[in-house]
Amino acid sequence: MTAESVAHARRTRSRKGEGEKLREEIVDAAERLLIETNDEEAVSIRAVADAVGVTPPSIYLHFSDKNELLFAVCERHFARFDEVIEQAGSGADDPLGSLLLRGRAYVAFGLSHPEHYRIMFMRKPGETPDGWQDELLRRSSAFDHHVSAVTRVAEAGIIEGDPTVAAIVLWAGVHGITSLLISKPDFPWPDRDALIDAVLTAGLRGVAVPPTS
Amino acid sequence: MTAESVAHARRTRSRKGEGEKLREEIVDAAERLLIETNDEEAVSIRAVADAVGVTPPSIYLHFSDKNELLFAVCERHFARFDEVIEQAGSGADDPLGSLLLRGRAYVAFGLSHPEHYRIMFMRKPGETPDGWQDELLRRSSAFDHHVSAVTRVAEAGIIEGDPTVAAIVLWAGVHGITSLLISKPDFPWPDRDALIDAVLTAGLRGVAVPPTS
DNA sequence: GGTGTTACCTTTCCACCGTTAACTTAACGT
DNA sequence: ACGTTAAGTTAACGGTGGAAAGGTAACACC
Repeated sequence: MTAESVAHARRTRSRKGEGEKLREEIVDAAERLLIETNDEEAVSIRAVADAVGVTPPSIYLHFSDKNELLFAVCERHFARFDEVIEQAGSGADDPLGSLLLRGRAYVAFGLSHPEHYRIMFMRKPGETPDGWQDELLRRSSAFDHHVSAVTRVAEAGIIEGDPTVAAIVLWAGVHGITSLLISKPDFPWPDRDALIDAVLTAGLRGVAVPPTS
Repeated sequence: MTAESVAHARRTRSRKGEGEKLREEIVDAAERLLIETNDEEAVSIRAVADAVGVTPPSIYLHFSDKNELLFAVCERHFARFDEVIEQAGSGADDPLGSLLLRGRAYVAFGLSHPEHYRIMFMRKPGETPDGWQDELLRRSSAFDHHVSAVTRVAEAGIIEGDPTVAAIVLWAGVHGITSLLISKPDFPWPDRDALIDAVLTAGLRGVAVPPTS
């Protein structure tokens, strides 16, 4: 009799076979909430339920717990993450330049969706639902795409050693700077873009073939 | 009348001037809990209070909120972090070798105290108490020590560009691999030690002076 | 067109959390 | 002995994720 009536219209019940509709609406609402608030904590079961116009327990008809919901949101995001990077990488003809562009896109995308990035890459393993642990990285083929991009550089004879290891080394660098900038925004960083580029070029030079000496 | 009686003896009240005693006991208990459970969530105000033998609100006589308590715990840890790295760095005569040892020590320390590392470096900025944001990095002089170590290498003519930027680039690498290994322990990583070394050597080579070309 | 079945959703509840306000109790100076 | 004050407690608020059990609307069928 108070605010509830004013708030969100109570959703009309789905038809018999269309139970999955609610699932999508839930993910949509959760994604919206996550983007708007940029705060994982604000995406509570109750808040999502309210945004959808449904009661909290209904969410558990489609997700076994809160983490599954959050990762369902991030699954979409991860697919876009992959797309964005792939597309950025196509902006250069040479494999090395492509890899550089990919790195820049990675950091930029992470920084522009920090809360998503945090959930995807900075979470406790225990809070990751079963099967999502590395599945998130494999299901979307983002990691494979990255290894491929590095392998293309290796095939040009520019990289020494195992391309997979080189790929992870580069990943560590971009993830490192991305997560640090997200977690410590008030740290007295030098110029952001220059710093990111320094990380990228250092990474590439680090895995490249050593000088003839 | 159930488990409470069995549990922890109710602490004897402190003398008049010794209110600070409780503060230490609280930090001790919180630290113990954090280490034993390796789960930040398990370090609840109530759990800490119970471990100390005191009621939850008493904690607020010494810490304005939960985060301040957690960061008080990590302040100690951070000091040890710095010590361990400094000591590791003294194990080599040449600046470059010293830096490598420092990096190895960083990753090893982070991996052996993952929950501390998470709180110190992987948290939301909003969850960091006022004045701790970069204060944690500055109060302990860990960051300065790192920059100094890099500067020593730079003075040997091995590093090009701003030593501070180079230091951050190296930090990004070690932090990247540390946090990834913490967050995604089930990912099919290649051999851990080899990977860590690959990151370290790549980082060093990345910030080193380029070949004469 | 009533009737049973089943998918969809709600009501109600629990145990826990961080935090605050108001109160008690023990130690001290006088 | 007494007032003051530091050091705690009791009780409560509003929030959380989650489980158990019940209601209700949509459909298939006779």
